[in-house]
Amino acid sequence: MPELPEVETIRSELAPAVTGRCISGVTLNWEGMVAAPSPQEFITRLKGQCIKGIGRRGKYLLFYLSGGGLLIIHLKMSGALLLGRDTELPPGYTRAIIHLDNGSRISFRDPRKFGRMRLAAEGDAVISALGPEPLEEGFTVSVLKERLARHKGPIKAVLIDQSVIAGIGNMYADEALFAARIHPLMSANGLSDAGLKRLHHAIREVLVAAIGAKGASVNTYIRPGGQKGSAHQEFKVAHRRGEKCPVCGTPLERLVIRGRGSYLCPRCQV
DNA sequence: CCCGGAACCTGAAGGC
DNA sequence: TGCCTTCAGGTTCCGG
Repeated sequence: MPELPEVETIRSELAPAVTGRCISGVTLNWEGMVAAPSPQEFITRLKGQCIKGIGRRGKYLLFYLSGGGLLIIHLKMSGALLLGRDTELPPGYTRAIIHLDNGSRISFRDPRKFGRMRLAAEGDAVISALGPEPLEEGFTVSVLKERLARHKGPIKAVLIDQSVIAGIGNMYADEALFAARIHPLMSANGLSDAGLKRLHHAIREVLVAAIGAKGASVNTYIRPGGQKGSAHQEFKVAHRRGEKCPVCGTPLERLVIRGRGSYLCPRCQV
């Protein structure tokens, strides 16, 4: 499940291989991967454009194109972008291929077909609607407090709302709440100042550690070179069904909050 | 306007 | 053993 650390890892590993390269063609094995414009126009407009660089906003990858526009890619749950040569057999479940002028290619592999590509202009509305980047300097404790103050729902649900903070998904929300010793059902606007401070620190700590470990390969996530990340090995609660709390030994609990599995220690998190 | 749930998909895991 | 059901989750859409 690519969240901020996984998408950032993909961005940093893909960028050196494709920056400055030009797109010689696009293959669509499943047209549903293109959200806009029409599949045919998508191919026509991309062909011949060069990649000036790759950015990231939340869980979105932003390819800056020489024509001034953006290629926006979201990997959703099972997507991966793999680097290869045009002479090789593309990996299984490859839904789209971006061919580059040096004979290499980016294969968009996505077993579940949730991922999407889209051409957009700078200042795109979807990207603009995202909340602040949690790892940027401007994301202070008071910004977190102000963002959460508008929501009275469970903190777990609010943390994964991309319009509140960008980039946090199910796994890292569970990890951050555990590190901050906050129960996921606690009302978002009911946190104490001490709790807000712990949560702010925990969000950054958890995300930075996961980027350092090149992301978490709990499912289908793999890096552009095909390697896995190791962040999941450091998870304290996420996806650890039936295990014990690493701090107090209490069996971990799993709740369903807003339809999402949520792991917690019922003793440490109050 | 805000909140919550369904839909989109398919592989994996669980149940009988 | 094997088939059928359920689960997993990011985002968008829709109904209350």
